[in-house]
Amino acid sequence: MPQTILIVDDEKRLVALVESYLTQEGYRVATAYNGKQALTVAQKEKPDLIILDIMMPEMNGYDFMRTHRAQHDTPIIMLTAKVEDDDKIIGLELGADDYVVKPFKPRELMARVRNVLRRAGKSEPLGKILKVADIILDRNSREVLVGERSIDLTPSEFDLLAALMTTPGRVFSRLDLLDVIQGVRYEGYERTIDTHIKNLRAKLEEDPRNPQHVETVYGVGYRLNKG
Amino acid sequence: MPQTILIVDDEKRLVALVESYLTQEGYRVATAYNGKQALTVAQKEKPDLIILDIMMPEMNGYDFMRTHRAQHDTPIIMLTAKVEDDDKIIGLELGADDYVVKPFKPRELMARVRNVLRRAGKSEPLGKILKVADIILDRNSREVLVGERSIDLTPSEFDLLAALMTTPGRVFSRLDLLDVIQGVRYEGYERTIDTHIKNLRAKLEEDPRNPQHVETVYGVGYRLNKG
DNA sequence: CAATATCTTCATAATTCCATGACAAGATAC
DNA sequence: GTATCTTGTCATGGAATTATGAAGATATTG
Repeated sequence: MPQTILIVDDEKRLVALVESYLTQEGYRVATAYNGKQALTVAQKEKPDLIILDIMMPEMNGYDFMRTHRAQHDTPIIMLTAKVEDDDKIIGLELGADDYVVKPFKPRELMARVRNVLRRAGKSEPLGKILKVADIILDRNSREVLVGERSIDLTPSEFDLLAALMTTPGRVFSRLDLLDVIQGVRYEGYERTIDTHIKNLRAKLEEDPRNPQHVETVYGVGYRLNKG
Repeated sequence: MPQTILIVDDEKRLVALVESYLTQEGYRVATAYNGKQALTVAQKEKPDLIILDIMMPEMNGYDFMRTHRAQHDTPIIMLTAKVEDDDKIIGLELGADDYVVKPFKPRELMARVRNVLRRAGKSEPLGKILKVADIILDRNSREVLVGERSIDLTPSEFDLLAALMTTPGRVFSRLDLLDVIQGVRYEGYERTIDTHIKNLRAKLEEDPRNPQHVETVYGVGYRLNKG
């Protein structure tokens, strides 16, 4: 039975991104957009872990945590804005198990989720091994095989490829992909993706000038060929 | 048949952690969250050893021990909060076989468990011998061979290597590894791992500047090469 | 208690990676 | 074919991460 994780944040775009990541990793996901709603959802879903934003309308993260903790000992990871170290201290004193500073890269949050769940003694779902065409990507060992050949990717390249491989054939816009490697934020230069794609192709493709795996969809973005 | 160890503590997270360690070492584990519950479980499971917290709701550790000892002579290791030496004295007078002060490192508790079981004349489970590439690590004698050469590791280095060897190829984050050598604590400094890795490499690798066994995975952590 | 070994932390050097912008090359629409 | 928009490529400064050495703190041993 998959473990359930509750995400509580008023930024829906962020919730959606995190949800898709957690789902990919094999968790069941519940969502709430403020503390009050979160109490209801937590009651019903009995999550194994809660990812909690501090700043929220209606009822903020601290209030939620106090109330929730009165009756449960669900592990909590706090999302804090990048200000001072104060939040860290307050958060941990209040009983959070870990915290992540916004904006965060999805990969970082995933690492903390695994860590907290493992510490809490919950069995960790083994990250899936993705296979598309002759590409094999192992999220645990972070190894990538193309045919017989093992290739060495940087963190951004790995994350991009992993994202593309979760839904081969689907077109990802540059903004989609930017979220993947930089986290959800409102600046960010779309062209950065082009460069990463170029570097990824250089390592992945037989003939980088004629990419067989990572295709360009003119005017839209990139997609991975199902093969 | 594996030996059974009963853990009694109201901190569920701690119980889970210790359980995972004991399981890993090959013991069977039973758990209880207060003294009253522990009596029932002990009755049914006939544990070979009991790890017992003193401060607990419902029925505390002292009361449990008095009651239990009236009918059994199961060895007991006490968990005491870090206060005075009083607990130690009281605990040992009451018949505990050993005690560990919280917060403790998992490795320390494991050592005491082995010790107490050995003293009690119970045979110790054979720690596995791990082999990866040309590295052989013996958990019983705590010896490590690299090819023909025997190397001398500090406790932390040994534990790190052992952890890496349990799943060669997998990337361990610094937080993962920090748990291994420090147990669960929040103040741990991730960079400490870098230093241990450096020292480990100095002993393990032919050319520490070009590590063949312990690889760095940029932005993520370290992994042991299956090779 | 002293001596020794180990662990943690810190400062700094070395390395790797990333974002950006400029320009070239390619695609599309007309 | 040309104008225009989009994508590919490359170089570079700077950001982020890791390696290393040393010193102080802590633990262990005799």
